[in-house]
Amino acid sequence: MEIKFYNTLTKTKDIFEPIDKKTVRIYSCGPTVYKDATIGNMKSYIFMDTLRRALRYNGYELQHAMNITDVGHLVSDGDEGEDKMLKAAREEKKSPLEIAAFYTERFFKDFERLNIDKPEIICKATEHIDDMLKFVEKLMENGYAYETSTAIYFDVSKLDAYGILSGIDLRRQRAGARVEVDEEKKNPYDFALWIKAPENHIMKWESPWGLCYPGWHIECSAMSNKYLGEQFDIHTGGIDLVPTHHENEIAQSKGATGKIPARFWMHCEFLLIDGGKMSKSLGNTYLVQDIIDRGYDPLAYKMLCFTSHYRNKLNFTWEGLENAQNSLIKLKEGYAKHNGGTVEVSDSEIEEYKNKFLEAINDDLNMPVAMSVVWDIVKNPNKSQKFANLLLDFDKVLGIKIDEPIQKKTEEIPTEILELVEKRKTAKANKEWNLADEIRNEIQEKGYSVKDTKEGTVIEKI
RNA sequence: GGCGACAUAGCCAAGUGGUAAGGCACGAGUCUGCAAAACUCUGAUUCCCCGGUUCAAAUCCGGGUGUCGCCUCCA
Repeated sequence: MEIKFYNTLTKTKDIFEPIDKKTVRIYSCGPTVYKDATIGNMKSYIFMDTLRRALRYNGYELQHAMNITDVGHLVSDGDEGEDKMLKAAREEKKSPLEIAAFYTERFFKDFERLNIDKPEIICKATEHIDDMLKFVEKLMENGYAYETSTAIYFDVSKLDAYGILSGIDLRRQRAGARVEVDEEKKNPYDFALWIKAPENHIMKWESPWGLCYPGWHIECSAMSNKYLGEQFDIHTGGIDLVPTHHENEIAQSKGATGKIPARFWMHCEFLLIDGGKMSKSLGNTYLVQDIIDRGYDPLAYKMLCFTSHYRNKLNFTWEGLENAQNSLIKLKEGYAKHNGGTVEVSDSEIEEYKNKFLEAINDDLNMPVAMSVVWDIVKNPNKSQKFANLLLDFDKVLGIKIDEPIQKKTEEIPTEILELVEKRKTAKANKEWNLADEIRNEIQEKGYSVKDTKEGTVIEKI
């Protein structure tokens, strides 16, 4: 079936076909590992994961690289300011490598909790310094770079079209409106490829221009080129990367190879919190851990993401997460009801559902529509093993562990409570309803809910 | 100052010219000693406002209003 993805480069939904018929080559901009990733960051990786899964569901193999930025990403604007890694290292009194290792591990732990598949290739910037240096030298040779007293800069005026992705027009931008003008730069939009390290800089490497460290953008160009070739299929990232980072990546690759590195550029929109930006000052930079601490399954967050399209902003509220968690529980219960079902369902009906689902995901990953197909099956009154199998098949794309119970924080029920439950059970058996209700109230006052289900009494912490 | 996105029921939201998907919550009923659970049913004559184009607009155009974002580190 035809696959269509929205391409930031063309601003339209284009038919997707990989360069290599069998394998899709993808590059994703990964994290700068100087602090914990937020649920906002994770929205973008959930999108990346869904993209991977959808392509595999369509029968493609993947060659997917994601970088770990552990050097070169500066705190401040305009190629100045401190390296984020160094700042964090100083603040936490650790070495940059320790910081990187610590936050990288935590980053991938969140991947596990959200059931996000790791890309095949994980590449760290610090382990590819040579590749970056070669890339810079190549740009120098090709005449796209020049040296100043502080750095090697990319000369954007050498390109015929800088700003192709974000649609900015350099002539209409006011230089120095925000960033102080560096008198040595030839053009305001020139950006640093390779930065001369100050005396006391910790991370620096030998090069023809002395001890230096790489600029932020060069790592992605060098590593994608190394692992995926001069041109690959899809480049992904957050929407914020469009105007600078990805624009500069394109510039670098065009300068080095003459090609735009990826044919498709796919960007995930931001997550809003209560209708506004996630920011430290508002205290709403939530982590996956915060979701867990409030008693939710991380996969409920994934469900929440599936209610909207990846190219639209999603408004996160705790009420919304509560809703998503409820729907996740119902979805899993719905699967369980089909599992072991004996009603005969025709193969054509299964085929029809599958086609609808495939149509949705192949239409630029339209998960809200895909989910409506899932619900249609879940709510089908004919309980059939075939439906259960189909849902499990869809879960290859969803990755919500539809066949497993939700991951709630399980806590030991205190013996005091268990004794009360037993007492209530006896009272019920003797039809002493008032006593039974009193005991239930007592249990609830102590913070536990009592539910009599078909399978017996269920006690949960409220 | 420049650029852009969005505005659909209580909440999360699909839908880009053909007469409002889906989920959650709420409400009603069945069931149960009661409650919960489960099952069933139910919700926008209408898509921020005002004009326009059209046989037909939530969808296109113009003008408002509002919210958010980017241009500076950000996924």
